[in-house]
Amino acid sequence: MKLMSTAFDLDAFLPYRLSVASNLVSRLFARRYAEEFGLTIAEWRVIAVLGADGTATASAVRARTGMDKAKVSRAVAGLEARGLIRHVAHRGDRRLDPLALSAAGRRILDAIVPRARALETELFAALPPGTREAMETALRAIADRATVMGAGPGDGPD
Amino acid sequence: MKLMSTAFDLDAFLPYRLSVASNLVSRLFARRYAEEFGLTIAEWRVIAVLGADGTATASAVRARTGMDKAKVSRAVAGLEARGLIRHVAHRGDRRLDPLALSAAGRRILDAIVPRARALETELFAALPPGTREAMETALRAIADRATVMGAGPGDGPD
DNA sequence: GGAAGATGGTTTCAGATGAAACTAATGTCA
DNA sequence: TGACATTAGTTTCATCTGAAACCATCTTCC
Repeated sequence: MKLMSTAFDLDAFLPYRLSVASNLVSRLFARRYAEEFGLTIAEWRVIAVLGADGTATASAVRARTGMDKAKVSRAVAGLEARGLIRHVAHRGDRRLDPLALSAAGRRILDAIVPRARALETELFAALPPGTREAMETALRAIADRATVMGAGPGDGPD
Repeated sequence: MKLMSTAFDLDAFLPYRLSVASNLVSRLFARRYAEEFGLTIAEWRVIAVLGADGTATASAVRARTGMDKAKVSRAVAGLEARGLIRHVAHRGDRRLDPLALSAAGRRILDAIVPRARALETELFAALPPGTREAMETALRAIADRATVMGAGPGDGPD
C-alpha cells in the first residue's frame, strides 16, 4: 500500500504547465529566428521595440520587455555589430543612448514580422477560437500578479 | 513622417507574452522554493514526479517533465547529496537506476505541496473563474503543437 | 559467441545568464 | 559649490545550461 501521502498532480500544476509550454515555444522560435535571420530572441525583441517605437533607449527596451539590462546591452551590441541599428545622439543628457533601426534593420524587421505572425498562427490554429485573446489577457494579468508577488525583474532599482 | 513600415505590436504577440509571464512566474517560484526549502525548480520537479509515481528512473522523469537528461542528472545528484532520494536497486537491467523519495524527501514534499498550491491560488486569484482550467488545456495543446512543429526537447534520440 | 548498435546516465565544454561591481553623466540640497 | 545620491549602460564573475562526447550495460542478429 504505497501511501500517496500527498496527492499532487504535477501535470495539472499551472506554473509547471506554463513553464513547459513557454520553454518549448521559445525554443521553437529561437531556432527559426536563428536559422532564418541569425538573430537571438533578445535581439529580435529589441528590433521589434525599435520598430514599434521608432526610437528607444536601452532602459526603454528593458521596461517594455522585462529583460534585464545586461541582456539588453548584449543584444544591442550584437545588433550594432551587424549594422542593424544606429545611435541617435541625444544632446541634453549624455547618459542616454537612444537607438533606432538602420535601413538594414528595418529590412530585417519587414522580413521577420510575417514569419513571426505565421508561426504564431500555426501554433494556435488548433485551439478553439477566442483562445488566443483570452490567453493574452490572462498572461498579462498573471505577469502583473507575479511581479507584485515579488518576482521582481531580477534587476530592481540597482 | 516616421514610416511604420510594418505595424507590429510586440505586446500582443503571444509567444512573447507567454515567455514574459512564464519567466516571471518561474522566477517567483524559484525564489520561494530556494528560500523556504533550498530546492531548485528542477529538484522540486523530480520530487514531485517521485511523489506522484512512487518510483521513477531519470528517463521517466525526463519524459514526464521535458527536462533534458543532463538537467535531470544534476537535479538527482543534488537531491541525493541531501539525502532526499534513495536508489531502488533494479535487478535485471543494471543501466536503470530507479529512484524514490527517502523519508526526508517525503517530508519535504509534504511541506512544499501546500505552499505550492497556495502560491498558485494566489497567482490566479484575480482571474475570472474557469481561467485556470482553460489555460491548462490551452497550454497543454500549445506545448504539443510546438513539439510537433520542431521544438524537440533539445535532446532527441541521442 | 561476439560485433554492431541501441539505451540509460554522467561528464565535459563552450556559450548564455543574472547579480553585482563599475564607469560615466545628472540631480539634489546644504 | 561641492559632497552625496540617482540613473544609464557596460563589464566582470560565478553559475547554469544544453549539446555533444563519453562510459557502461543491455539487445540484435549473424
